[in-house]
Amino acid sequence: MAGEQAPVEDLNEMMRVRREKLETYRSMGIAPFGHRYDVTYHAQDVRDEFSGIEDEEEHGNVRLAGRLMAIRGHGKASFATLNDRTGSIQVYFKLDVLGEEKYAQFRLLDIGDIIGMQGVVFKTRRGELTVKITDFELLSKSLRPLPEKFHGLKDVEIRYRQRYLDLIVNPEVRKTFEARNKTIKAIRRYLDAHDFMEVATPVLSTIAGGAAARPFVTHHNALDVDLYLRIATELNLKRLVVGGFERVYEMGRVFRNEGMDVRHNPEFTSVEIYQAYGDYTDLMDLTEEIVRHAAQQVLGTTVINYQGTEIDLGKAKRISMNDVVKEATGKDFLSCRTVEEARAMADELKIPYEQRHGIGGILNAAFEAKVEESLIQPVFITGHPTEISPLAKRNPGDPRITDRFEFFVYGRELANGFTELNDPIDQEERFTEQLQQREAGDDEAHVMDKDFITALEYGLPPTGGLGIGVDRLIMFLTDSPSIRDVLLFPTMKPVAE
RNA sequence: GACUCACUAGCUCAACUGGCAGAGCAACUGACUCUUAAUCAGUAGGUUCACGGUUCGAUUCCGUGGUGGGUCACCA
Repeated sequence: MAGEQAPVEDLNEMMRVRREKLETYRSMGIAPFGHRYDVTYHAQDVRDEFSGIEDEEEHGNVRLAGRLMAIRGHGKASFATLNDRTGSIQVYFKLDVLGEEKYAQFRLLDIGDIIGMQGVVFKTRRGELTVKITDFELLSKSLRPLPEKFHGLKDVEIRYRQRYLDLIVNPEVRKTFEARNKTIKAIRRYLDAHDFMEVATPVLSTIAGGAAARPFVTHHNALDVDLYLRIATELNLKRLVVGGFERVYEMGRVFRNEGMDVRHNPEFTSVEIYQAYGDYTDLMDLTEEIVRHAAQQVLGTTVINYQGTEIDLGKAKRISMNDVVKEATGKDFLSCRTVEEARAMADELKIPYEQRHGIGGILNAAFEAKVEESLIQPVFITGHPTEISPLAKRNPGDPRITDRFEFFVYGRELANGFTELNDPIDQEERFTEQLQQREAGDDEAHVMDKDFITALEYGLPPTGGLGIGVDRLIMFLTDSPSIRDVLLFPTMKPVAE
């Protein structure tokens, strides 16, 4: 489709015309692909500085550069719209001002061309702040027609595959990615201000641990070994806490070889944070503060409207998984003494479970089936079963559950954290259990990481850890229905040749 | 992976139970020195996603494939 090199004779009418104009410029001695241009003002600068001017008096002398988005011709005078990174501004080309030769050059311009121009600022009779152009320069000829100005570009396939077009013609898309940038900056600034050190750990490794997920596999030729793309940053970050970096975080891409839908992309951005001498309650506080801070920085409020539902990110309830399941179903799974009892409860509620599930696994299945999607307002679910939490420390009062939380908003997991398991003997047993799960057919069970055990044997201080799904947070802050709307280049199947 | 919906001009969309594929914007020609979805007159632009089938005739019906959206499954 668009994007491939087409021989000139195959081009459609509009592209042929543009190439002809390009040759016309060349024959006039004008390079259709120019060089640097000294920009002194952006569209927004003009608005900021001159919006107070009255009448049609001319003010200032400004040099702007950007893309021509519309041309409204009137014979010997024409208005046009120029877009730059700050927005758009109306510009005015006038034969009297530019002279015959320059005005003729203007008439060869197309929508989409990139122009440098200088002029004076005035207000039209209708009150529109406008730059009267005294001179201009073609900086880049655009050889393809842009999508329509009024309806924009709607075809989601083209929007994702050719994001540059989406960004040119759909201003709200630019806003979304500006909000993404603000969110990421807000998270960084908050953590930096609280003495967390940002680190970078390997994306490529021989063991993909720290989460339950299938990894992508690749091969290193020189070493002749298979390497995995990381599925989490967890284990390396905890190694760094062992090493004495008491507060570390990493914001970066992780990769999971799984299905795709509105909430999942094969590569996504997480931020994982570890705080020595803290526990999961500290990390719940931190989660709230980070989310609140990001919302304030991006939106100026913690109250969002997501897909028509008002949600206050500023306050979250806290309730244990077993209690919330009990509220929803009347069943107290943790009162079960045997798996058989738990299975009977699940059967009664018509909740499906696997044979390999213990009481904890069945409790989790009940939570997912009966509770999860109803958690619209922010809530921390705590006390996850040890069985499904192989890296979390056991609750001192009940070894069947852990000191863990998941943060839910709009029925979706936004963050996950716990008091880190720092007992190497318990950790080794948990990994061994995971291996058994793997042998029992769960190909997403955690893998054994012996060096991680070794690190724990040297001593990991009591530590709280947290992971936030950054893309999902941005979805909430930008009211985006799909994760693809907050990824500049979402994963797409290639177009068949 | 399963189900389902969609794919028509550069873009946004029409085309009844199968009967010559159309509009707006964009483009081109002309008019127009304050328009802003500028306006007015005219012109051109199509492998209707691809391949096969049914039919006198297929954008329309059937099959296979492709890509995309949604739901589910899987999964954080």
